[in-house]
Amino acid sequence: MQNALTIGELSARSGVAPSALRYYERLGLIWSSRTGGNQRRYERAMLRRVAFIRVSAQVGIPLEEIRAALASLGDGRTPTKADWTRLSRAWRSRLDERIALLEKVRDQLDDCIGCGCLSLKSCGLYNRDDELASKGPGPVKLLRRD
Amino acid sequence: MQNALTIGELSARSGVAPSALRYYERLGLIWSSRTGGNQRRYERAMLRRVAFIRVSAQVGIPLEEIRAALASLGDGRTPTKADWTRLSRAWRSRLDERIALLEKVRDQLDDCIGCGCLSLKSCGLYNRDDELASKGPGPVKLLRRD
DNA sequence: CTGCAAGTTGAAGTGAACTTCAACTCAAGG
DNA sequence: CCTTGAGTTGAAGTTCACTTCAACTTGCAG
Repeated sequence: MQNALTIGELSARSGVAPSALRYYERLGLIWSSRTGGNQRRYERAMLRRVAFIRVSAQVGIPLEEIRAALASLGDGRTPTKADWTRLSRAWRSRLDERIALLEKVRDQLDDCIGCGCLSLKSCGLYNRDDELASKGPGPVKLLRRD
Repeated sequence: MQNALTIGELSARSGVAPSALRYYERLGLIWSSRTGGNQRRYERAMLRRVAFIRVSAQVGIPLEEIRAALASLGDGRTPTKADWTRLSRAWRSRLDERIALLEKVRDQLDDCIGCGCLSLKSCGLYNRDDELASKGPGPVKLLRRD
């Protein structure tokens, strides 16, 4: 068991395509050292970092924001436990928000099932529109953080 | 209070840009009748449909899938209460899955905060990779339905 | 009737997140 | 050594979900 992973190994273990890993590297989300023959070698810790990136991206956070968050962990070095804890907590509140949003949508949908949604005023999903309209133009802001 | 909305009115009340509404119409997600002068007029019921589309899209469901789901509601006509109930239930389980996923990620992140995540074996987020790797190659499947 | 905001079209542009391609070079087993 | 699968690059292509543009036409308030 060595501790340097090739891009293929990192890809296999993270489930992220090699092309995507190179892309992440170009964007500065991950990094590698190089062999004499110019091939990438990743520290095993990069696996954790890639997992974090994927999970965050799937939650809808843009790569640039993820990059910024990770960059706040001391530049280039493997994060310390304290760094990781801090970042995890921040991300957790992000997840909590997202979960709360989905639960709200779900509950509104439940109301809709009840009300039939064709008649009316009392439907949350229906009335939500006017609420949103009153908050100004542009795409619906459900996902936005200010 | 008439019951036909111009594209501008539908836009204002749904919070979706007119260009996006035309785009949805091209994709067959919504439809309109036309005035003598070829301007779109939307039934008020379209407001509910647009709300449904937006909420679904924000939950990460691609427009084409939303279109397909809506198409299952009897073609072109305003859905009956039964149609709507059926669709809502299906969508609800979709939301439930998504919520469950996020909760799982959150809990794993909590474990990570605890374990420091640098030491290793015991971290859910970390070990998840190998789990994924064992399920074959390709991008992480967290969001996929088979 | 006129003025002008609001609407129309098809085509092209945008940005995010990747993937694909061509044309190589590297590394490791037999 | 040699073959072959894995890796390298920059540039271009792809998909999704829209937006922008240019060149018009409509509809309604005054």
